[in-house]
Amino acid sequence: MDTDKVFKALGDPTRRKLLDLLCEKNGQTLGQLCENLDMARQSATQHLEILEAANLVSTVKRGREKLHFINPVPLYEVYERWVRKFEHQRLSLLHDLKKELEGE
Amino acid sequence: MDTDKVFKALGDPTRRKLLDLLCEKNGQTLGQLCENLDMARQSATQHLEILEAANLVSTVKRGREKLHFINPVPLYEVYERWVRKFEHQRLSLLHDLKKELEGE
DNA sequence: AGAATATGCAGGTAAATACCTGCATGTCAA
DNA sequence: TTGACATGCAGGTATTTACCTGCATATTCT
Repeated sequence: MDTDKVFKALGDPTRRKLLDLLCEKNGQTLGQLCENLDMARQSATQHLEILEAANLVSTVKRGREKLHFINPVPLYEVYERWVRKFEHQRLSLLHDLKKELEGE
Repeated sequence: MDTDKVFKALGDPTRRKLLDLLCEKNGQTLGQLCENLDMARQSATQHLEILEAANLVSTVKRGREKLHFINPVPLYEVYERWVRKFEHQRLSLLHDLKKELEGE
């Protein structure tokens, strides 16, 4: 997994909305997704390309249409490998802060 | 929580490294963090400001030093409110794909 | 075949971003 | 108090990014 591509892809609100839309209904065409976006089709295409490069979206051509499918695996991996390790810190934060203010 | 600020903050490798550094040792000064970064101090300061604006880092001044503390709560909230809802999709992805290819 | 439809390709621009340098301020310690 | 040290402030620049328009290609339907 390319962690940087995944985080960068998630760093844009339009792309997060696209994932939301695909979560509601998987396998939508470019045109369907554009109807919910308030921007030119080309802009949406570029966002979808970034999501695809991050492996967050997979596509299949069916005739003249292009179907988009969400792939939540990278999201799960981000959580597993990256978010979880910070969780244990949560409880000790106030303790660390207190210790530091007291001059350690 | 400002979801956009959190995701944007996480979208840069330098800022993720800063969080990693703070995860290893909480409460580091600006100078300490800079030693691990290979960029000018000012650049690191700007990254830390972004992390602070996203509430991923809190700071305390101690004399002439500025101590930085990681705050993993936003990360946990991102997972809870945003990543989890995609998890159930994981298992049904192949099924949806198959259905679509068969013309639904 | 010809028209309508869905998407791809090729630039072009304005704003955001990630860097930097130079100087100022505040704090500690001899 | 004065020199060393840690950080803050104010721009300046080059790259990246997010958008656009115009035209081309491929597929479907009549």
